[in-house]
Amino acid sequence: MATLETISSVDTSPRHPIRLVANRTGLTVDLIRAWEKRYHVVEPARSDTQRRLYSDYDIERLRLIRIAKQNGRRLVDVAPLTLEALRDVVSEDSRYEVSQDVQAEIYRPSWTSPLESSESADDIDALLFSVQTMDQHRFDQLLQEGLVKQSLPAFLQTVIGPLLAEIGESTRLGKMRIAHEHMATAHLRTFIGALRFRETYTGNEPKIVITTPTGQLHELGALMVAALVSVDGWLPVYLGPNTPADEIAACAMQSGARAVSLSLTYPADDPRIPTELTRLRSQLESKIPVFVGGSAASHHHELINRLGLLSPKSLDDLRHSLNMLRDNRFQGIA
Amino acid sequence: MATLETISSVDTSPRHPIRLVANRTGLTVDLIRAWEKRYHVVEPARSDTQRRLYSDYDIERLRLIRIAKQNGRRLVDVAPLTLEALRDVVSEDSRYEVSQDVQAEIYRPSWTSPLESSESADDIDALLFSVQTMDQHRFDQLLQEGLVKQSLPAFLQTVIGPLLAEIGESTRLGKMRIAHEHMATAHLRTFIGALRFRETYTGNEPKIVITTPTGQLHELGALMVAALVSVDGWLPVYLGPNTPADEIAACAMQSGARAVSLSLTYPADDPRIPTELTRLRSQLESKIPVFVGGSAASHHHELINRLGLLSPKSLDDLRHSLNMLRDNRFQGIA
DNA sequence: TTTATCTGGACAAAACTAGGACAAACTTGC
DNA sequence: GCAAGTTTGTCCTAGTTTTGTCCAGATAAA
Repeated sequence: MATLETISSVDTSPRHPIRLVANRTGLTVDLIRAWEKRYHVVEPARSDTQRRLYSDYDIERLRLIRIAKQNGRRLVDVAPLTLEALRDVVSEDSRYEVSQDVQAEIYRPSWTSPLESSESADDIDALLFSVQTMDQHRFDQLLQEGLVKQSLPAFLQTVIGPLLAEIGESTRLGKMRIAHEHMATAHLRTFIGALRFRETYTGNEPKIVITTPTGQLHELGALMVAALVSVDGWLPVYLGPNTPADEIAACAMQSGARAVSLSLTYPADDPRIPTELTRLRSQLESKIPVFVGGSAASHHHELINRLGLLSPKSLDDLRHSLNMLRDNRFQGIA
Repeated sequence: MATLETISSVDTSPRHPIRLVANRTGLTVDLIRAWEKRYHVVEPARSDTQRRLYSDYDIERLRLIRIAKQNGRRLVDVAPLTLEALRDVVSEDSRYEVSQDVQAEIYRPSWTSPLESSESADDIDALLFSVQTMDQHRFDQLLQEGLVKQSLPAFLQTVIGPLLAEIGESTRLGKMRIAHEHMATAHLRTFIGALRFRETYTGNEPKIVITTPTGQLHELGALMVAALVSVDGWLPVYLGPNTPADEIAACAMQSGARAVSLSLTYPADDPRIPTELTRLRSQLESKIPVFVGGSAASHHHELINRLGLLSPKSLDDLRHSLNMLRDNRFQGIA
């Protein structure tokens, strides 16, 4: 059975009082009630004394509806939409949006990411097949569909990550041509790049510089990190691949970033990596943590420890550390 | 003839309120109504309370009419045209848009109010400023706004091209940091990549393989070509940068492409270029033309001639040749 | 007690509609 | 080259719909 939970991946258990919902969405308490009264925008559960109790799902819907309204949508039109439909609408609008003054807000996206499904394997197979037949249109279509089925973090971890690994492996073994790998990589670059949830931009987000060091030409890992952290209320300062240490440090200073994240994939044993990492650490204020991830990070385990860099074990681990840092509860231990 | 297929590729079901249409097209609400009142430019459906409800089809028409107006067309003339006719008109005009700044007095009487060259220059300055202040949000916003003002081909040639050149130059002279260049490049990669989603797909388009050869790591030129040709009804098979000649050839065969386009920028004198171009030409059926463009193409003028490759002088030149090829009127001379 | 939330309704601001006025820019005729 | 006519963007008024805010009295929570 396709329950709401499995589809939406946003918690539907009711817990939050209306005040908290107002704070997180930037709406007023009155307005939330008015919307409910007039259009049944959300129908929260009630406590045994009639207090409204909202779920994360409700909050996410309200957040999106607020954005849709800013984009010129009418409440009548968006009120009955499901969370997924709303995401589509908002994402479509933001692609065309010219400019709209976004005022300062004080909410945080609060979705959590469960993950499940053995059907991810099917999805990956289908994607691989479309790559091998060079069916770009199908490839893009499958990516879009996959994203609707789960939350972005879950999608990146259960589909995109494994897909990249599989394509890399297939190419290495000669089962797939380099041309196929190139096509898939180029499309994924476009797809993940377009994921940035710009609509949540308030100007108050803590910033994080994301890139790969000199010699590392593969940017998809870094780009995934950028898409991921923007979900948690960070503003990625994304520099693409192959950035010298001096430049990373300078950029972090100028932008006032609170953290730096590097992605290492290939070549794993590039001799420039130790030099670059050392330079970066020495030029950066010590209170700014440097996260080093990617498949090649483990090759530099000792160096990373010696320099006091952080090496999260998974994307979830990274998100967790960043959430702590954002809320000033960061201990510096990974 | 405007067949059902071509029309139906844009959704005609009415759902967008006028405010959203104004946001997307860059027109004012008043103006949209005035156009309707005077020339029935669009006749949107109405809600049961008389609110206008526009379809995607309507929006696309308004967007095109706005561009046509900017190119000097009169509203009276373009108002009754179908979507297809409008596309033709705009596509036709965009060929002259670029040069008309210089020759405005000669070719066009004073009744044109095209984009002044100074306006494009202002746009570029604003973009450069946002890069130097590392204001990513502003950068994206300016790109979006710029695209609404003119057609895609004109935008690529009057804004994106010069912007890239300016950024490259500034970085070389030390006026701008490498980090700034990286940020701008990464965002442009995302922006241009996302442009292709706007196009419609029928499955009948002729294909063209687009990439850069081994050693050429800069993909923006190639990506611009991909965005550009999709406007003219080609389906780009985009492989990203740095693709070996063997792979390009294999890809062209498997996908059944009718043409190949390469972009050369930096390094201009890479010794691998002659080898790669020669290999590519020899492995490819001779009826498949290979276009070589980009700022470094001129360094290999002699080689290109010797191998029988084509070197269009501008993006317009390339478009023209491809249109000929698509319509089977191609002579093989450039 | 004090503060927060509930319901139902009132009220006002904002957005939209129709019709028309007007000035600036452009075109045409002389 | 000037005057008369057209085209076109913007603005105004007045009436309607949609939307945001506020209030009063009651109940619950801290």
